[in-house]
Amino acid sequence: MANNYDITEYKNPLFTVDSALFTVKDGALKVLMVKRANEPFIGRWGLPGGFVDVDTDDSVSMTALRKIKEKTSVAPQYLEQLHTYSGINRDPRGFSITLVYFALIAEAQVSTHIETVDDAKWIDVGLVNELPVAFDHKHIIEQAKERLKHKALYSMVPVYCLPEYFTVAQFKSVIETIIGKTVQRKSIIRRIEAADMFEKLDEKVKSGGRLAQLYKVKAGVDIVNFERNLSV
Amino acid sequence: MANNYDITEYKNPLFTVDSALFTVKDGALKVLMVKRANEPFIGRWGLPGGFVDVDTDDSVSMTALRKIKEKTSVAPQYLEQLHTYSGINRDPRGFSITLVYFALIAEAQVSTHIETVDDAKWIDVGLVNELPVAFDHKHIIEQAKERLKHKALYSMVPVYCLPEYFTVAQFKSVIETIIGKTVQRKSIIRRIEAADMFEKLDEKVKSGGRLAQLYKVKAGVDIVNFERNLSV
DNA sequence: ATTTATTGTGTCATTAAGACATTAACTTGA
DNA sequence: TCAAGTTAATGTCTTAATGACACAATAAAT
Repeated sequence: MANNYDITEYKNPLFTVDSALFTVKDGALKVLMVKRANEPFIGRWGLPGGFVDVDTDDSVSMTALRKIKEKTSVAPQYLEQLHTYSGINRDPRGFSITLVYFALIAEAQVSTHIETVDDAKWIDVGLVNELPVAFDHKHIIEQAKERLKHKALYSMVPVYCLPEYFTVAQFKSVIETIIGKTVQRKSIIRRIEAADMFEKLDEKVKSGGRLAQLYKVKAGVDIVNFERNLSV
Repeated sequence: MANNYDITEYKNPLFTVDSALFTVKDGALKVLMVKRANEPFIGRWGLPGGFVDVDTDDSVSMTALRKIKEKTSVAPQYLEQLHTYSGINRDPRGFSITLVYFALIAEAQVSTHIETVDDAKWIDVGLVNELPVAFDHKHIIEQAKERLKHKALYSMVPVYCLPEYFTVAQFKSVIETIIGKTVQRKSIIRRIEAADMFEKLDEKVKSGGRLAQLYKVKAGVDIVNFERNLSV
């Protein structure tokens, strides 16, 4: 910390909190983007976010949650810090700092809400390049996507793109969509059992063949990380 | 980003950049701490850091580097973002945000400089609890240490605690100090070869027995991450 | 009943790490 | 000089988790 602090001595940089909220929908990885209603970059698409409100936000994660809820009406199932981006050139108003969160949600939780507004949309991560995007958010989305890909190889985080009850096939499909490769169904099953963070329901669902076992995340468990990656 | 930005509308939170700079010295993991010369927490020990100077710092990583150089006279060999800590209670001056960097350096690079000043010291991470520490820096150091431990299991980052030329035994020793367990010498050698980020020198050094091969990091290479962790 | 699709299980192969024996090269001291 | 001790480097067998894939179980469709 500073040894000679005088508030008037420093030009305070702009500090904002943004979120890269992902889901898997229609077999594709999507990121939530909002159409900017104000300068700078009015009319362009960017990540949901904004300024910290020190009167209501206990910490910056609450800022992220608050801004996500404004656009989706619900809290995401998973939220972690991604990275802080800063510089003199990324915002025309001057030196700016953005702390970006990385978040996941099940598409079903927000689909109806998103469909009723026209300033927030799920954008296929492969099509972000074809949009007019604000700030350095293209670059940020790219890095967030890479983080998600890596996490899918050694952790169970992709489960947070799934509804409360899910099957092995659904889990496998979400992982494959995220990493862009096929994985062995057997590997998913082994990890589900080894992680000890899921429970089998007494219920099964139709699948076109044999009935599929339903799983859910056990209450109160943390994400399990494995000692090695799935091969790619 | 905010849809209705008005600079006067927001109380700007305090934003600082701190660094947890580690090294391995005398067989123990050490973190650089500085004695605070100003309020708040004057006289207590904290991480090196301070406010962004938007006139000189191109980005917040430059703030971290600048503050580290002020205390050590040199730039660290490794620097990455750790986490951002924030809240209404962590600084008596009000809502504050600290972006913390995680850094590594070879002890030999800074030993003479550190020994000549008395406001900066290498503190054994096991003894941080016995010092009067400012802010939430105890907690931050704990998390930074955990990050380093994890990274040591799947990456070659501990090499940045070593001098330019080093032996397998030195590398092994640094890793063992960081993770607090012994590892197989063979495992280190296998990873050195597989990583393809080191080169053997034509030189060997005395070791008490057979001469030891010297290695150095190849110019311009990035840190290699492995697909699986060393077992603990 | 037969075919087809999907789920779930069994098992062998592959890969990278752990364990540890063996060989190599250097130092020290009788 | 040579044997004993020390550390470095290599060889190789074991272990653990994943990949690959065959096969069995179960439901729907015809």
